[in-house]
Amino acid sequence: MQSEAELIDFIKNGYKTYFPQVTIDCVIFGYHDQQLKVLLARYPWINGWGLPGGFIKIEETLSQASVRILKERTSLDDIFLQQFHTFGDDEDRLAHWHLKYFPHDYKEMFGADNWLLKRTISIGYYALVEFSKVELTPDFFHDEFEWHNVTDLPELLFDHNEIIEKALATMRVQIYHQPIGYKLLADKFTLPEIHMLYETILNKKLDRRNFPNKLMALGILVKLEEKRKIGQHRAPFLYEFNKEKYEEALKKDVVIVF
Amino acid sequence: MQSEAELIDFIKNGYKTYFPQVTIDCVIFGYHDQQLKVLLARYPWINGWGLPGGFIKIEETLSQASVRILKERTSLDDIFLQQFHTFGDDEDRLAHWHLKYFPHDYKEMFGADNWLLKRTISIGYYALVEFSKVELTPDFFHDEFEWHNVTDLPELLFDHNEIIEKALATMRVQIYHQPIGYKLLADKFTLPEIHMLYETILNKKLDRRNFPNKLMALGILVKLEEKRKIGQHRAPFLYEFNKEKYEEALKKDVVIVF
DNA sequence: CCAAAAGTGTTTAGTTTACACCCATGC
DNA sequence: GCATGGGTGTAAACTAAACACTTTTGG
Repeated sequence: MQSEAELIDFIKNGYKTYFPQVTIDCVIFGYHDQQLKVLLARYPWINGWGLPGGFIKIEETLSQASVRILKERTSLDDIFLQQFHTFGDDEDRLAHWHLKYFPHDYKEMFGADNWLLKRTISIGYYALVEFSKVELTPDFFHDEFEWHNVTDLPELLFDHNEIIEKALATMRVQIYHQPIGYKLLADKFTLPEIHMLYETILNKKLDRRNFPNKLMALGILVKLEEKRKIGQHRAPFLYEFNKEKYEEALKKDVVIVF
Repeated sequence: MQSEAELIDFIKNGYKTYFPQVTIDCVIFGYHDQQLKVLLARYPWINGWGLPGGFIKIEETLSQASVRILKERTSLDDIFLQQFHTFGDDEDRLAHWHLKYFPHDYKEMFGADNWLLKRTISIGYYALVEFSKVELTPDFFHDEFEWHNVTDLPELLFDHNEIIEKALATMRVQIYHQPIGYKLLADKFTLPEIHMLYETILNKKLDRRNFPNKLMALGILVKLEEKRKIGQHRAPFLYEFNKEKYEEALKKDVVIVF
C-alpha cells in the first residue's frame, strides 16, 4: 500500500501521468461454491462499494492499462480479459457528480477544479478468473474487497450495477461462441464440475449427457487417467483442456450449443 | 459551414466545451449498387482520409453525442447506431502522434500543448443508413466525403482501417441476432433486393428460397399487394417490415439463420 | 447393502439444406 | 417466342433434445 505522500502526489500531480477523465472499470467474475461471483471493492474516499478500476497512463495503450490494473488488484496475469462497452450515459457522471458522492472536505483538499473531480467516462472490461488464485491487494482507492454473487448485489456507486449487468449479458453471449468458461476452473476438473459451472453462468439446466459432446467434438476436452476422490461416492475422472485447440477455438467463432 | 473565427475559437477554447482527448468515430454503412459502402471524410488539416467523427460535449451523454455527430454529418436521425468498441491501442495515437500527421505551421498556430494535439482515445459507433437519404454536410474537420466499397478502401488516417474492420465484423455477427439489415433499404423493397443486400453484407451466397423463411416466421416481413416495375422482366412484389415485430426482435436476441 | 453421485447410447423431433420447374414481362 | 429474372415446395441430411439404467464408492 502506498504512503500518504504518494496519495497527495497522485491527487495533485496525477494529471501529468494519467490520461484524464477516462477510467477502466473491471468486472471480475470468479466461480466458487457453485456460484458466479463478482469482485467488489470499497472506495474509502466515497464510502461506498463499486467495481475495481483504475486510470490509464498517458504513455500506455488501453490494453496494457487493463492488464496492469487487473494485475495490480488480483496479482493475476494471463487471464481472459475482454473490453465490452464504454459507459458515458450516466447522468451522475456528467458535471458535478462529485457533489453527490464526495464529502466537502475532500473537495477542499483537492481544490474545486482538481482533475479527479471532473466528469469521467468509463471503459468496461470483464475478466474471468479462477477464484482461488486471486490475491487481493488494496490501494488508496480500494481498501476492502468482497466477492458477491451476481444474483445478489448491493447498490453500487455510479452506474456500476448497470455495468455488471452489461458484462454478464455480454459474457453469456460470448460463452456460446467461445469456450471461455474454462478460465473459471482449476487446471484439472471433472465433468460434473464444468457442467455445474455452465449451469451457473447461464442460469439454466443443461442435460448431463449432451453437455460435453460439443466440447469433446472440438477436441478441447482431454480425459485424464486420474480420478478425483470425492468422499463416499464414485470417483469422477479428471479432465484438462487442450491448450492448442482451446486457443484455436478462441480465434474462430464457433457456435457452441450445450 | 462555420466561419474562420469559429474555427479559431474552437482551437483555442474548445477545451471549455468538449470532453478532452476522447473522440467518437462513426463507421457509417450504406448500401448502393449492390455494394456495401462506408462513408469516408477528408480531414483538410491533416490532408488525409478517415472516418467522420467528432467530440463529446462536456454536458452531453455519450449517446447524445453519437446521435448529434451523425446528424451533423448526414442530416439523419432515427438511425441504427451502435457502439462497438473503444480504441486506444494504436501506437500512433500515444504521445506525439501529431508529429506524424500535422504540418508544422499548425503546431505553431495551435501552440504545442493545445488540447487538440494530445493523445486521443476513440469510441467507435457504427451506423446503418439508407444511402439515398444522406445529405452530407462538411465542416472544418471534414471538407469532402466519399462513399467507398468496404472491399476497396484506401489507407486511412490513424487506425481507421482497423476500426472499419472491427465494425464490419461486429455488424456481421449482430445481423445474425437482430434484423438490422432493413435499415439499409428503402421503406418498401422486393425480396430479391433484400436477398442481395444480405449476400453483400455477409459476403456469401444465400439460398433464394430458404432466405425469407426465418424473417417471415418472425412476422417481420409483410407482403404488400403492389409490385415494382423492373423493366422487361416479371414484376416482383413489394414488402415492408412490421415495425412492432421488428422492434420486438431488436430487443430479443433471436438467432436468425439464413 | 444402501445411499449418493458418475457414467454412458439410442431414439425422436426439429431444423437446415439442397434442389428444379413454371410464371410473368417486354422486346 | 425468347431471354431474363421472379416465384414457389418437398425430400434428405443433419443436429439437437429427451430420456433411464448401470456402476462405483464409503460407510
